[in-house]
Amino acid sequence: MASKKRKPPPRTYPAHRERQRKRILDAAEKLFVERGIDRVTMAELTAASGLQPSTMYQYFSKKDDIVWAIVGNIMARVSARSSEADASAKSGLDKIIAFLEYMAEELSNQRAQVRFMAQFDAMYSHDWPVERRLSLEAESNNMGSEVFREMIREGMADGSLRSDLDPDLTMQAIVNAAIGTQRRLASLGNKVELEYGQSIDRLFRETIRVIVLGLRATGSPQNEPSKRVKGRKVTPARRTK
Amino acid sequence: MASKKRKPPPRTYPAHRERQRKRILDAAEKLFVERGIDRVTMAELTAASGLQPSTMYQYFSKKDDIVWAIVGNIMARVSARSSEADASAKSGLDKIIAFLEYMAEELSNQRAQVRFMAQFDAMYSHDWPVERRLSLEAESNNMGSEVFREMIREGMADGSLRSDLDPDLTMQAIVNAAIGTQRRLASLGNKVELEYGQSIDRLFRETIRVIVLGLRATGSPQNEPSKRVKGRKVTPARRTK
Amino acid sequence: MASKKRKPPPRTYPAHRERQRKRILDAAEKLFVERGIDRVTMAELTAASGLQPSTMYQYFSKKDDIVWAIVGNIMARVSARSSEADASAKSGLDKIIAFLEYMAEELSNQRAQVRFMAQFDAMYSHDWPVERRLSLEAESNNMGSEVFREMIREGMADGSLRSDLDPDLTMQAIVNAAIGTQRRLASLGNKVELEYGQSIDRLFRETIRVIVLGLRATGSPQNEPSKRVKGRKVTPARRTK
Amino acid sequence: MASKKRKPPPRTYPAHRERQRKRILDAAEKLFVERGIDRVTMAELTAASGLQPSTMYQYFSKKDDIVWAIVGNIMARVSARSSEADASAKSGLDKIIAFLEYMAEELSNQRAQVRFMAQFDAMYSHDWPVERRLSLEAESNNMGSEVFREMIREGMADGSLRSDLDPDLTMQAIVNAAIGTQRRLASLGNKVELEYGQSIDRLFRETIRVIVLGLRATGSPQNEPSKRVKGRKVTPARRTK
DNA sequence: AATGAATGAGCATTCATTCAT
DNA sequence: TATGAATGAATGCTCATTCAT
Repeated sequence: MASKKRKPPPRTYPAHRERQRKRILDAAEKLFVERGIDRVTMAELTAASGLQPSTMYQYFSKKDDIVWAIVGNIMARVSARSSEADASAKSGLDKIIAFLEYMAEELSNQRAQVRFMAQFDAMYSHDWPVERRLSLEAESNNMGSEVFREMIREGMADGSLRSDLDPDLTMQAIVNAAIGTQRRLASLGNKVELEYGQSIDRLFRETIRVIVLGLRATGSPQNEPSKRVKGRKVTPARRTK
Repeated sequence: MASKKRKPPPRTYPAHRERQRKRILDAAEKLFVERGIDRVTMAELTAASGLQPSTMYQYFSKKDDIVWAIVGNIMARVSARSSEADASAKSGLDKIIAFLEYMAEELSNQRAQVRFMAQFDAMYSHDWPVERRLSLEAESNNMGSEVFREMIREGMADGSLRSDLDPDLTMQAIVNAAIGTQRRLASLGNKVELEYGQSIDRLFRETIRVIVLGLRATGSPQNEPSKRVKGRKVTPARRTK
Repeated sequence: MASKKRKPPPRTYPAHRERQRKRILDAAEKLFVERGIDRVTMAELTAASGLQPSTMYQYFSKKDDIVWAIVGNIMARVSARSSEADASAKSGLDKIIAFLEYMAEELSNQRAQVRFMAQFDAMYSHDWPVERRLSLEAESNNMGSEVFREMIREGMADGSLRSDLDPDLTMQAIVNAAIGTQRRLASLGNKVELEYGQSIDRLFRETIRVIVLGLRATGSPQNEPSKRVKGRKVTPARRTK
Repeated sequence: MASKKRKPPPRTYPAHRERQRKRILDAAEKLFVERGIDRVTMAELTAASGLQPSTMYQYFSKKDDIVWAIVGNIMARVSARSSEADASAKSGLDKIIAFLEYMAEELSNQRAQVRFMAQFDAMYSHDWPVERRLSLEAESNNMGSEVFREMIREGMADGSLRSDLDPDLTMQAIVNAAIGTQRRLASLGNKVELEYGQSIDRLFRETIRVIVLGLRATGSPQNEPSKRVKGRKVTPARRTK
């Protein structure tokens, strides 16, 4: 779209440009997450990047562009990591469990990032054109619907999932539920523990445990999602008779 | 210092005042939901209420106060309605189902309201003091944790729920998951259907179906959550032969 | 303080009206002096008076009117007190000394009041019509120019003042100098002592001492102004003779 | 984090910036003097400077900062000029006279400036930290206490001043009296002449004449302060027999 | 006489963005 | 490529005052 002709090549320095861009996005992501997307001003963004406002505008012509670029980065990161996740899984159910556990880890280790996405959805999804969102997803999302739907089909085929599921519908319902749960916990942050006395991680893992139980074929073997909290196994909080 | 006048007759016009207050809050809720909390200016708020800015400030001295008042109203409404919900339910599981179905209806009928709460959590929960939030909940929430925990205990006792649950933990996990799912769907709004080709209602009901299946005792009778969409029973979308 | 009236009789009550008026003026004077005339809002004034804003406007229809009323009160008080001052003095010089010492006492005992007048002059004298000021002075000032000019004439006649004075000019110069000095000291307040390490009272008394020396006939007897500080005589801080 | 760029060349446009700053301060000083510091709005300030409000805030981030900058400028100007004043004076008394006459000229020629300082003291000296004031004075005041105290010592040594003075105390008393008198006259402005029928200049010169007479050693020669009004010698208003 | 309610005009300040160099 | 300077359009909020009861 942007024809890159201006003057033949006015000897540009793409490496430096890329470095600056990254610098801006890193600073911005940090600030957005710390204080909320709308609460951060361009002036703060430039200060944090060590640039001048006017220089900033040479890289991003609108604040929104920065936000979208960050969203893109996060999505790319997530999808890159999540596609590694299910490598070792065998059954469809195992794959789903692997995916959900990946989300649990993300919630623990990339809380700020999750929180950012929560804000993004809450604040912008209504205003900004679907296409932009979709094109972002298309760009970065090899794990997306396709892959996940496949997991469900696979699970139904190999008998690890209950047979009365509608692959499309269930896939989307579960993904949405997991994301919604994850983001809500990230949004509330410390408030969760203050309010409920449970750690974020425990709550999320209990949620996926229930979901997995709900998906599993009745006679399916006991491969529950693990109960690791922040990396270490925990003794089961409840007596499985 | 200011004379301790006992307000001989508290000769205010409380009815009128209350009417104005409501006028403001209604207009504000509408705008907040339409355009996002932070995107609405005080000027728009006053214009929409048909008042002057200065008059507005006689009722709410800060924008935040309006936001919190709306949050309070919504919570009160929700808790009032939700406490009617489980009247007829018998088993613990039935009660939980009734509660989750109430949330499904809320998502359908009060989408804007749910979306508002989603924004509120995403944007403000970090910044505002827990106490304020907690006191609001205390004020309006008779359904809160207590009631819900009780449902789980009851369900475990009457055999409708699996016995390996930790009432506290599960209760909070489920409530959070349901709220997170509900709010995410409300936030995405039409985008959901554009993006996934599934209605919001169907997705949410599928989610609670899976959750309930995950909670249910293995031999528990087939009382699934209904598959009504927007009030009418739907023919099961899936009979996987 | 808090009027414990219920409903005495229904007719008009000039006594009550006068009491309310005083209440307002007292509160206002306090606030004006504490924080500066322009820095006090009508809302604060009404709060401090224990009245409603609208009630306030039944007594004073403009903020300015309150200010002028206070100025009037102060002038009346000052002139009442100052006319007692010179009762016992014999020579013209003695009378002048008595007058200046009266100002020293006023500076010590009514500092806030003096400060208020300083503000008034600095801020309002340019904007408000001379006539208003003059009429105020006429109302309350029996000591004014006339009296003071007379003192100088008397002093020249009885040999206590140097003979090369122009009564009109000198009178006004001295009065103005004394007032200017007094008000500046009151304005600076504690700052004076912090900055110069001298008490306000000492500085003012030294000033009038020099002035009186400047007025005195060369051979005039040693009736200097006293060196009392806050009421008690002090041993002369400097080598006389 | 913010790159420690050494500002390769401090490539600002300092000349232009300084010009703008001056433009703002000049306009502000004029307005403050004309209408009173608190009566001038930022909007008026910007309009008078020919700038946009937003541009203004790039130079001064608070109204207070403008006020203090003006105070600083005035003090610097005064101290620069006043240090030239006493160049030719021989005796200590002569130096004092030179200083007081300098103040008389300032009152005539820089009335607005004096009036501004009067307002500043009356309105702000209570609220603003002494340190700020002191640091300003330290910055600009080579004539300050030190110099003046020296004059008095010198005058006592050379016999031009009466011997019964306390250098510290007298110095401060006289300086304060002169400033107080000067500022009061400037504050009242035209009102002085309307009210008293004497020109400001005449009143101030009469004041310093009396003060000088009060300081002078009894046998000291007749070097009174001159009776020039606005630069021209005036015939003595009174016949010194 | 007292006061709850309303308000117009204004206020200091902010901010995303553009422009000239 | 970088940036100092400029700015139009808001923004949240205040205040003296009036009106109807």
